[in-house]
Amino acid sequence: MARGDIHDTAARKLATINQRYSSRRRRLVEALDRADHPLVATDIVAIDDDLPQSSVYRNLAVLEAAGVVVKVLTNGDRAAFELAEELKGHHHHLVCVQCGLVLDIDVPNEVEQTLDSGVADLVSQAGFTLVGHRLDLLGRCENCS
Amino acid sequence: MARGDIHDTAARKLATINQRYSSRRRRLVEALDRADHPLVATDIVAIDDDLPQSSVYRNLAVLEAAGVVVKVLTNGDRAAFELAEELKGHHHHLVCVQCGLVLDIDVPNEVEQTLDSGVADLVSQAGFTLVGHRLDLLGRCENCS
DNA sequence: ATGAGTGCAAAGGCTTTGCATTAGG
DNA sequence: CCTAATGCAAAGCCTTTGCACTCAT
Repeated sequence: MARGDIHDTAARKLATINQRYSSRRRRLVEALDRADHPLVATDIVAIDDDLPQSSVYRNLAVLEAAGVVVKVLTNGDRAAFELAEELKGHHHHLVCVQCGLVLDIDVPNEVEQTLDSGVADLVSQAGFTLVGHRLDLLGRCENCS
Repeated sequence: MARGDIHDTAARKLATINQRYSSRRRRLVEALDRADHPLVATDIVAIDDDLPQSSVYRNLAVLEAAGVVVKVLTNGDRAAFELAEELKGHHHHLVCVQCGLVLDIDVPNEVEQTLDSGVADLVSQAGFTLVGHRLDLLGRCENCS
């Protein structure tokens, strides 16, 4: 997705729940867009000194409710966030099970398709409507091998 | 895996890091084994009145370090745990994106295999040694549809 | 003007820890 | 006996909130 469209999409998604795309929210989206891995609240405070903690936490919650960002699982105890698929594109994570390092990674379309079509029946049998999937590849990074 | 083996495996994994399989730890493993979905610390305290909070948190951490249990991502803010693959078997989660309901689910072997073989090259190119994967199917449950 | 958004500081709540006690080998 | 494990209560730390102020419409 083109850089400019990210902000248009964020603004549109926020508007859906009657929220504005304020300067603080734009700064959060920009920080997340620049990173190539999920960030925790304190990361963002460290990156952008002009964003108070309360603003980061409060707006991250708003952005999550609007579907602009999503929470991801990390090894640590703090919640990490990244831009939602619609803004960042579909991708997965390569996680080091030892040190917790997380990298964004794309997998072949063939794998994505096999995955979605291979589980469709199971999901509907369970009474669920499939929305998407979340795949983390677990391994040991170069430093931890 | 047979029920009895779960405890043998847990004891062995704990021994690896010089920890005993105490009565409290066994009770935690039993509580997680009975559940068909991940549990948060307070769930366990509620289930087993004789386990003090500090014991639950402290031993969950020990069991995680020993690889007996793993932390999973939930919609909420509290950490949820389940038995590790070696004890519970390989499986995935079907997660309701709206209410946070999590169900354990098995996917066809064909899907598992396509997945692992399809990403092997990518992972090694990134300098990682593949250990496994974590797949969550996202959807909307019957009640939330 | 009027409600949304923001900052600061204080409160909240899940989780972790210090310390004395108990239990397992 | 001796160290690991446990309980209780207090402390920690990430996150959330109350309240007054500012900004956008």
